[in-house]
Order: sequence, then structure tokens, then C-alpha cells
Amino acid sequence: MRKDGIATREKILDGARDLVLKLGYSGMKVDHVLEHVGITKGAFFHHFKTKDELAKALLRRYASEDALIYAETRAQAEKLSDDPLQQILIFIRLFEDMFSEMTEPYPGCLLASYVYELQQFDDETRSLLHETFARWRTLLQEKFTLIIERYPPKNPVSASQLADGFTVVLEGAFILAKAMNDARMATEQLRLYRNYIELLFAAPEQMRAAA
Amino acid sequence: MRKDGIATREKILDGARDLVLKLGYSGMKVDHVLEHVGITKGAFFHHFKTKDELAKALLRRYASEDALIYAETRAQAEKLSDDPLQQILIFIRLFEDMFSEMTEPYPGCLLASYVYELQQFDDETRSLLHETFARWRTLLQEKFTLIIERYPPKNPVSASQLADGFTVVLEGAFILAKAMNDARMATEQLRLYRNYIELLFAAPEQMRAAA
DNA sequence: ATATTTCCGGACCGTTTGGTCTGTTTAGTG
DNA sequence: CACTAAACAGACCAAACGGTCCGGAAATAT
Repeated sequence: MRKDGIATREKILDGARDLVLKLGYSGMKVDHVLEHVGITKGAFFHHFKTKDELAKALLRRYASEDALIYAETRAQAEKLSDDPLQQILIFIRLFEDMFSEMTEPYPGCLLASYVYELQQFDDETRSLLHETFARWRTLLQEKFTLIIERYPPKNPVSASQLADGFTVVLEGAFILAKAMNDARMATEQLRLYRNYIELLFAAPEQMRAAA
Repeated sequence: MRKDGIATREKILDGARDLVLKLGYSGMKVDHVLEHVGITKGAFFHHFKTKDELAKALLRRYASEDALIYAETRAQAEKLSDDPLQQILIFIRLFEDMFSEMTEPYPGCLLASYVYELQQFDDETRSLLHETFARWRTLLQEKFTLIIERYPPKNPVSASQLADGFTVVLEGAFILAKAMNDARMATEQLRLYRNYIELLFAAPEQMRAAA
């Protein structure tokens, strides 16, 4: 086995992510990572000065990976329709499809894992969490702003609340999926969320049942 | 200060709950509890053989406390209306009111905290988590079953999914509330969930904007 | 009043844990 | 090939941690 610095660094990050989602950050000990990845202390602390530095790197990596998925899915939705409402509905459905193929519960969201140990982390990490969630909000908020202008909602709602709703449903579904060991939870709850958007903005005349 | 066994035991449980919600279970060290509660190791391990036993006691306590709140709120809703749909809507609104008075984000759900460290716990604790969430589902599922029979939903939905939706929104809102430091998150997202139920079951003619 | 049990303080202990240090191997470079 | 720097292995360490133990104080029973 050849020595490849960036490769082992990636392996550490991947392994640590898996373990954090299973055990929480404090529950994940560095020795666990060493065993899981198949390296030694020397290798680990060569790539990360401290465990907390790994935590930050993990967070940044997850946030950027996730931003990529969001951006790609959004681009895909925008390619399939010019209407902002349809774009959102497609966007949600694409996420449904992502989770529908899974056979076991989604391992969870790293950010949520951090949130429930929030006081463990320093200000930098906390603001990084804040910014990431804020970015997710902004992404969908823009669409919902357009939608609200074009289609009068049946209830008084704000674009930011609807945008947060997506994240809320996802995060909540992840928790219930793990607790109930139900892999379909995320797909089902996203479908309910999509139904809500449909009902909220659909013209009273043309209300039709969704597939 | 007099010696009161059950009182200190309660103080330990209360303090531990606060700390778990801030630091996670693994992040909460027993020394933290000792300092936070103002006792010593002797007192702690007199009431709890191990830290894991505290974890289980904590879980049982939280689950029963929560079951009480659910039952009371449900009873209150049933007192205010005979119609299952109205009962659910009142039920949700009562929860909205509970969180609306808070000035800082709800500290979170202990069960969710456990879920993100699930592999830390033994089978007994895990099944306890499972049962508790299942109980919450059943509670609302009964109502939604009646509602679906009486009012044709505009989309094909199952009672259990709608019931899970409530928990999903709550759990997701707690996470976002902490991450964004927004105390109104839970209230706002519950309102969206209530709007969804209204739109889903409202007769097309009598659809009116909610307050 | 005495005995007994519960409750608790705090020193102590073995293990775990994050992190260090030294030496060795591998990859790149002239 | 010689040299350098990055990439590791693994023994080692100090602090933190969960848990034990025993003495004593406070409540309760007799």
C-alpha cells in the first residue's frame, strides 16, 4: 500500500463522519477512527492537530458537499421548468427520489448531530453551523419569494418560513427514521411537505390529486 | 440544608437533562453534573449505580413527562370540540402557544439527543426510544384515522404519516431553533403544519384564511 | 435514648482518552 | 543516487473520567 497523504486524509474524514453519525461527536473517540480506518495515531495527528480540528474540517466538508447537492438538484429542477412553483415541486420530488432508493435509514445529518452537542464547540464552529443553515434557507427562500408574488398563497406565509420548512422536515425525518428504523420516513415526510406546497399555492379550480 | 433523598435525585435528573441537551450524553460528564447540581460523587453514585443507569432513568422520566403533556393537551382539545379535525387543530395550536411564550430557543428533545448517539446505548434503551416515539405516533394516528374517514383528504395520505408529521416538524424545528438561535422557530413551523392539515381536509367551498 | 438505615462528603483508584515524541519508511527532486 | 520533506508507526504520557470505598452526618425506627 503506497503512501498517499490526501487519500488517507479523506479516509479519516469519511470514517469519522460515519462514526459521528452513529455515536455523536463526543462518543466518537479517536481510537475508534484509527481502528475503523485502519491507521495509527501517528497518521491521524499528522493530518489533524487536534480532534477539534477534525470536527471543523468535517463540518466544512459536509457543508460544501451538501451545498453541491443542493445546487445540482436546483439546477436540474430549473432545467425541467421555468415556473418557480414547479421548480420547487420538482426539487422536493428529486429529494424524495434520492431517499426512496435507500434500504436502511439515512445515517443522519452531521450538522444536526453537532447541534445537539452545541456547547461543546467554539464560536467559530457554531457560526459555521449557523451560516450553513442560513445558506440553505436563502436558497429556497428566493424561489418562494417569487412563488408568493405570482401565486397568492391560501394562508399568510413568509418565504423564509416555507424555506425553513424543508430543512425542518428533513431533519425531523432523519431523527424519526433512526429511532423507528424506518428507511421510508424521509421520502414520506417530504411528500407531505410537497403536498402542502401544492395545496398552498394551487388555484382553487385546478386542484388535482398528486401522483 | 436537610437531607432529602428523592429531592437530590430529582435535582440530579434535572441538572443532567439540562446538560445533556447542551452537550449531548457523551459530552455530559458526571463531574459536570456534580458541579452543576452542587453535590459530590458520593451523592451521585448513591442514587445511580452507573452513568448509563442515569441515562435510562432520564429517558423514562422525560418520556413520562412528555406523555403527560400530550395527554393533557389532548384532553383539553377534546373538551373544546367534539370534531376530530377541530381537536387536532386545537391540539396543534395549543402546542404553538406553549412555545410562543419562550424567549430563547427550546432546549431540545432528550430523545432526539439520544437518537444521534444511538449506538452508544444498549438494546433496552434503544427499544425504549422506539416505544416512546411509537406511542406519540399512535396518539395522533387515532385522531387522523377518524378525520380521514369523515373528511376526504385532497391527497392520498395515511394517518400514521400525518401523525409522524407532527413529531417530525417538532424535532426538526428544535434543531433549527438551536442552530439559528431563533426561539420562534417551533411556533412558526407548527403553524405551517396546522395550515397543511387545514388545507388537506377543508371542504373546497368553505376554505377561509386562518388567523 | 439507642440502634439502624439512608444519605452524602471526599479521598482514592484503574482505565480511557487526547495528544506527544522519536524513529522509520515512502514520495518527490536535482 | 543523494537529499529532503512529507507520511506514517507505535511507544509513551498527563489529564480526565467513571466508579469505589469508607467515614460520618442526618433521618427513622425501636
